[in-house]
Amino acid sequence: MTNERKVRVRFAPSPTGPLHMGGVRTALYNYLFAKKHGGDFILRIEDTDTDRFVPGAENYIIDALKWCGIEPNEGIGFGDGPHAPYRQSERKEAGVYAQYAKQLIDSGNAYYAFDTKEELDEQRTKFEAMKASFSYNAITRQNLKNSLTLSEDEVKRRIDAGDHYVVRAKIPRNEEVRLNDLIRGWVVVHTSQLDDKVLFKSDGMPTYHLANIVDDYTMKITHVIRGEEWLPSAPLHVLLYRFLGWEEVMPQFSHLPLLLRPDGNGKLSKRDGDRLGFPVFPLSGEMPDLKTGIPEKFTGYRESGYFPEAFINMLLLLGWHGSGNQELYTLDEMIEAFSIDRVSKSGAKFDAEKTKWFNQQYLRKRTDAELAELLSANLKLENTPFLVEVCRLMKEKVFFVNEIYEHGKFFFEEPTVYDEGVIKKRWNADSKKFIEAVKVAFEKLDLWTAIDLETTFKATAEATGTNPGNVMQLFRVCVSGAGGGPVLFEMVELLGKETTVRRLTAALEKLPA
RNA sequence: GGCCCGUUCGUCUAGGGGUUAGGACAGCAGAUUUUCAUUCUGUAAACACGAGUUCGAUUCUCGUACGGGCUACCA
Repeated sequence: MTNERKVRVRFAPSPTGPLHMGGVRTALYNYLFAKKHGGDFILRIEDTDTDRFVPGAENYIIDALKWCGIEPNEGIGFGDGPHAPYRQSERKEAGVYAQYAKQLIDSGNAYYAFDTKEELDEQRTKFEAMKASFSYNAITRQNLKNSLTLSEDEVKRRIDAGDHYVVRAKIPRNEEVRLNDLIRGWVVVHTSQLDDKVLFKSDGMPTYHLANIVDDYTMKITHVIRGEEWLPSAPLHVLLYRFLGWEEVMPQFSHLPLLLRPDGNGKLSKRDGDRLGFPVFPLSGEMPDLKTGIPEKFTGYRESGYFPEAFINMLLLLGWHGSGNQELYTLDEMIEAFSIDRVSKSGAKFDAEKTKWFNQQYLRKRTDAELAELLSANLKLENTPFLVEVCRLMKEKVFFVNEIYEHGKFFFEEPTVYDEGVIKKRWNADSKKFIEAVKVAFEKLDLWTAIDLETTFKATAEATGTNPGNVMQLFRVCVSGAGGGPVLFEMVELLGKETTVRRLTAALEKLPA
């Protein structure tokens, strides 16, 4: 029985461009499913379309999975396993597919077709004129050039003469194909809705449909977890398993809902990221565009400052949810909690805001020292105890590691501009006098701790008859230039006496009375 | 157009024949930090519509609407 076999799943992307976050989610679900059931997760590269091959795409896929911590047990880039090669172009070279195409033809489930692209286009326009759409199927194939209509001799002659031909599946005329999708339940399609899909192209390459079935069979795949865009062709795949006599070991199908764009309609695409200002890809990079061949840059989550844990946690919850209210999962917790039947059926609109929130959650889990180390590596800053302290004060205020520096620049540089809104609202002869008084009081201070600073600050306020609430933010601006920031007196303590006094002097000089 | 899949707060979703329909993000309002970008509390916000089954339907069935996918010698 199939359920006694060791669970084996695969992620099988095509190297046609950078791996999109939806693809990463598919890989993640496959990975989680495999680990949950003590099975294997395989990476297979489906590069049967030589025209759409994009150099660098394969490495990108590998790097992206590594960054996410989604590591296959077998496959390209992760040490080949017992079923090598894992690249379909190489499997074709090894003759993996031809024998099965032959088997299908011999058993009467496939046939040679000699129609040229032009002839088929002609058919399409002809049908269109009659407000119908052309489909190469049980009806139309009787009037087209194939081994079903041509004589045996003619077929042989054409093949021997080197005529271009394809192999097409011979879809039965009047049957119901059913498949039990683990996410959607029974899906029933009538064969009259299917067409005689090309299994082998005239360039000698198998198409996705054949390669996919053959590889899943030979690689002993037990569960196919892939995007919803494959659901319409799943019945064809079921038929192929049957034709090949592999029904017993046919994998169980699960078709994942798509990732949708945050606004408007349609599935999430590269353009949406550019337009709406969030990454659609895990890693930044540059790759030639599929159509134009012109190199195009794209940004990734990694370079945008996201932790891989936050990225995959966000992806996990875009289409899957546990039975409780838990939202933050470690990888181990994901594996433990994951189950395919809790994947939702409907497409999920991507939410960039929530993604930021996830990153914030993971940032807060890091220690001050860890953050300092990341920050110093990212921005080539010297990792000092001072930097660790800055991280301690800033971590509650930011979403991204680099923001610790960006929003806390005043820890490292003298302010050059002062928050205009605050100055406009608070700066006047009285408040200026107060800042002067604070400066004098602070200069006299021996103990420079947050508590002493606060006490002194308040005492000064009282002495000058000032409401502390009215001048605190002003004081902050004088010291840092910014209207917001970490807890005020801890910030001043960290800045130190010399710096603080110097900055107060500078502010007093620069700001108009 | 045809076929397939789907539809719970703005978004991601929990739930499920009888519930005050729960959580999170984003809103909004208060508190607190005598400042603020943290935190806390509160609040508003949803079962697409119409039939049917039923004592009762958001939950089951059917239809409609809407959304999505597919409809290549692409995957």
